[in-house]
This record gives sequence, structure tokens and C-alpha cells, in this order.
Amino acid sequence: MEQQTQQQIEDGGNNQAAGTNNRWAPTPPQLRILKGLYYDKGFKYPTPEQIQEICLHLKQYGQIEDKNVFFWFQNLKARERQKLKEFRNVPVGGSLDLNFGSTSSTSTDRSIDLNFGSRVGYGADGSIMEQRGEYHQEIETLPLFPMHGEDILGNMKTTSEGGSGYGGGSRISLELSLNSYGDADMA
Amino acid sequence: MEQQTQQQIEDGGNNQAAGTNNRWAPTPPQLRILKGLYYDKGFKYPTPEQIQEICLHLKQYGQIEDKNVFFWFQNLKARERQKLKEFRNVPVGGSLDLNFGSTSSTSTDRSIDLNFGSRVGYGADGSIMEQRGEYHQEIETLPLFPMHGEDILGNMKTTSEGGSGYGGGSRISLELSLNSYGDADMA
DNA sequence: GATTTATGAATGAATG
DNA sequence: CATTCATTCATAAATC
Repeated sequence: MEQQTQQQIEDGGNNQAAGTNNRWAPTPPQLRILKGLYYDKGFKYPTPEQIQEICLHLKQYGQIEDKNVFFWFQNLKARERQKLKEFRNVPVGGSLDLNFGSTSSTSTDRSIDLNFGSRVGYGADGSIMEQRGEYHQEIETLPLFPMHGEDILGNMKTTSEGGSGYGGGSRISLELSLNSYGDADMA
Repeated sequence: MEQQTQQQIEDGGNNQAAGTNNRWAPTPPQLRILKGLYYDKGFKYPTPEQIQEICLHLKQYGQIEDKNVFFWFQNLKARERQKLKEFRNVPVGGSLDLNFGSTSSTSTDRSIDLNFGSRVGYGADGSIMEQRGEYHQEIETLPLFPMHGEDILGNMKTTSEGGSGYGGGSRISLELSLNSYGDADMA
């Protein structure tokens, strides 16, 4: 599922030949509409339904898919935010204290708590991932990785067999049958 | 998604240098294992214990933490789900008011009436990647794009396009302030 | 025609 | 689990 068939988008007379383009490019009408939504209406958080609506509508102006609309909004938002961040520091050396009263407290509180070091409380529904005080675990022979002599990659498990399983854990004996998923390093 | 023309994950054990790369990127072996688990074995809901197991095993193929495994599964699940959901028809009957500069409903900044959408909200990105050769829909009056009868967009699609046209007819009249942004076509 | 820029696309990470 | 943010890769288009 790479960049599938998003071909044949034509812009206002500057289209490419068929077969050479794979990346969607908004046609002028599409761009106009999208920008209108974003800037004029301040419409920046379209729900999936709205995305589909928009996409459906934009289809008459050229090939387009939902994900194009989605990405368009995402990228625009991200890049606007990015630009703002870059300007946070006034590059001028002049002492410009612009205290115009407006307590522009940008409440962009993204309480970043990067405390993901060891254990995380990913469990959202409270069913998984408990806080274990000790990171003590004796998984040597993992049930997930059956030691048939080779693991998923075909590498030999040189580790000790024996299986000191832990009680309570789902003992899923998944054996990966090493299916290449087309995942290779194509440099 | 199996996009292969992207990252150049380099090594298999020397990733994430200090300070330069803070974001984990799966090494090819790691990816292969993870995909094998997910797709091959249908293993999509790892418990915390299993996450640790997986992580432990993946460690021999590069730096990795539990949270990486966790996020990987979460993201893949979420995005796969999105894809499926996006195929469904849009049930919206809601009216996303999209009047740029017309119908002065400019009371609030975000005067979009996105209250209709309960909370359905499913993904909107990877829409349809599969074979969808020729489906094109006959849009008419979308609630999102109220037609006022005038075609301000004036897409000169009938002009010297010289290619396969946009296909759709311009029956939607979306009144945009065309001069708002100056660049509708930066091509 | 190689370099830079703009932007579509992908995905890891995070939040609620 | 759904949604959003941040960062990065990839590439068409513009620039030199």
C-alpha cells in the first residue's frame, strides 16, 4: 500500500504525463476550496465525515481521495504551528518589549511528560500495563517466540530453552512462520 | 502500511545516537517480526507482558523499548481500523455551513456547525488504497457546499486544459473569497 | 541540471 | 481506542 494510484491529477494546464506522477496535487479549484475552508472558515479540524464530504465535493475538480484531504489539513496545521514555533524567539537584537497588555498566554499546554523511560502506563482501559515496582522478569523462552531452532528471522536462538513462564500471562504460542512481508532494506 | 520507498533505516543495532535521533525507527528485522506477529498471527492485542517479551526479543535487532512496541501495535490497529471505516458511506445529513463571505454568519470565529457529528470520528487518512479503479460519484448538492446558483469558482476547466478534464461538472457554487490568499495555483 | 523549496505522505508519539 | 501532534521521508516544482 504504497502511494497507490493517485495519478492523473491535472492542474490548471500543467499536468504531467500519465504514469509519471504518483502524488496527488490539488487542482486550483480544490486548493481554493480547501484554503477557503481553512482560512476563511477557520475550519481546521474536520471530522472524518466532513473529510469525506469535502473529498466527495472536490472530486469534481479532479482525482482526490479522503486521505489527501486529511493530509492536507494535517500538514497545514502542522506547518503553521511549526512556523509559529520558529518565531518564538525574536531574532532582532533590539530591546523590544512589547507589552501591550494583552496577556497573550498561549495556553498551549501540552504537558509533555516524557517519563516513558521504563514502564509506561499505556493501559488506557485499565486492563493492561500495571505499574510493577520491579522490572523483574524472567522471560527467557518466550511463548511468543517459540524456539523451534530459529526465530522469526531465522536466527538461531542461542539462549537457553527451558521456559520459565510466568503465571497469568497469556501463553500464546505464536509461531511466526517467517513470511516476508516485502520488508527489506532497499537502500 | 507497507510503503517501502521511504525510510532508510540503516543499521540493525546501532540506531538512535545520543541527541541526534530521539525517535525510534524499527530496523528491518524488527519490522519483519512485528508485522509477522500482527498480520501473520493476527496478534494484535499484546498484553503488557507480551509487549515486554516482544521488546526483549527485538532488542537484539536494535535499540527498542516497550513503549515502542506498544505504540507500534496501537498505531497499526488504529490505522487499519481507519481504513476500513472510511469505506463506509457518509451518513451525514448535517449541514456544514460553508459560506465564505456570503450569508453573513460570521458571528463566531469558528462558525462551522460541527455539532452534528456526534463523535463518530474515524480515521480520514488512508482512505481507500485498494483497487478502486473507476468509481466516481455523482455528487449533487452537498450540505457542505451549498450552492447559491453562482459559480464563483469559475474553474476554467473547459478552457485550455488539454488533458483529461476533471470529469465532474461544476455545479456546486462555493463562494470563496478568491482574493484572500492570492495563490490558488502556485503551479 | 543540480540545488533548493514546497508540500504530499508516512508514522512514531502522545493525549483524553 | 479515537484523535491529534511532531517529525521525517519523498518528490514535484521552482530556482539558480
